[in-house]
Amino acid sequence: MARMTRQRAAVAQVLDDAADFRSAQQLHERLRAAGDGIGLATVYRTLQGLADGGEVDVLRTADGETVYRRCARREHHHHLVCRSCGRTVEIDGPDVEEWAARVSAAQGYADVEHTIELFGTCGDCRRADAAGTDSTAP
Amino acid sequence: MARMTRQRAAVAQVLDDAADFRSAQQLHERLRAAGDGIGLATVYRTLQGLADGGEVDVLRTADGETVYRRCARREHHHHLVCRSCGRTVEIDGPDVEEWAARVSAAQGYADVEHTIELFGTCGDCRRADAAGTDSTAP
DNA sequence: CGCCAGAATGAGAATCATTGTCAATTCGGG
DNA sequence: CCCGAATTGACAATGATTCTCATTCTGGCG
Ligand SMILES: [Zn+2]
Ligand SMILES: [Zn+2]
Ligand SMILES: [Zn+2]
Ligand SMILES: [Zn+2]
Repeated sequence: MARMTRQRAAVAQVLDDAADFRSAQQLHERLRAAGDGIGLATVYRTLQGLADGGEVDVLRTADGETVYRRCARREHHHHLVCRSCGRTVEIDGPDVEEWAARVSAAQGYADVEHTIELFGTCGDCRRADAAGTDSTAP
Repeated sequence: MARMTRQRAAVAQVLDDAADFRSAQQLHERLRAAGDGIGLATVYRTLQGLADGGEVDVLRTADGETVYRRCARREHHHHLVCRSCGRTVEIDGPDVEEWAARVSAAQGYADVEHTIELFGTCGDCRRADAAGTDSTAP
């Protein structure tokens, strides 16, 4: 079980090439564009497998799309994502982990997992915006 | 604009009655069961309106459903939710807020919002589980 | 009170990401 | 090389949410 097929290798490859979170459909498009014949269902299945194995990180965008990313570290961490261009930074917070554990225990909850993601506007996008809407421009 | 209609009052009412996060469809069922004739689309629209106005909190469950809850406090806070029975506790963490702001600034991101939710198993559900699967039972 | 413009409603169609189906294809151990 | 099990993919199906638009209300005004 768990064979290595042309399709799985291709999905792993586009994931490695992409710096930021991408949806299954975006990855599918790229694969088709790159000439790799691959079915959309296969992309979904492969991504789920990778996610289950902790090979990729998953998160849901504001508009309900599920996006995937191959992160540099496999250890537990979180993300700071630009809501405009998608630029993603991996972050951690020992204090936050500790806080989550503490408050969970205090309330008598066990097996607690947490979802912590930050969404903002990165420096580049902010500058671009300022230039575009700057009324002092010629 | 923003009229008070029978339907909106009804939605506000079921929200007040419900202690935990509920989906639009669950709320719709309850309303129909209670005899309030109301369309599903109206429930969705009303909930969105309430969410936009900060009257209710919204979050997305693991299986992709959007759920709503009228929380006790309108100020910013987070939730600790039992993934089995839905029991919800409102929590806050000044340290976490500070951490989010600090790391965002450090990375040059602005207008940063965060999603922080904890999911676990509450004490009652844990006890119930233990009783049910206890091999020492008669 | 009664009227009316515009807001709101609701039944059903439409959207759209994701999942299921199942026959045909492809790995890979022996 | 060979066969069975794993995998693939075109397409249908699902299911939550949104859209449409004709009809029904709400609330302010005369
Ligand atoms: Zn950006
Ligand atoms: Zn964490
Ligand atoms: Zn519980
Ligand atoms: Zn917060």
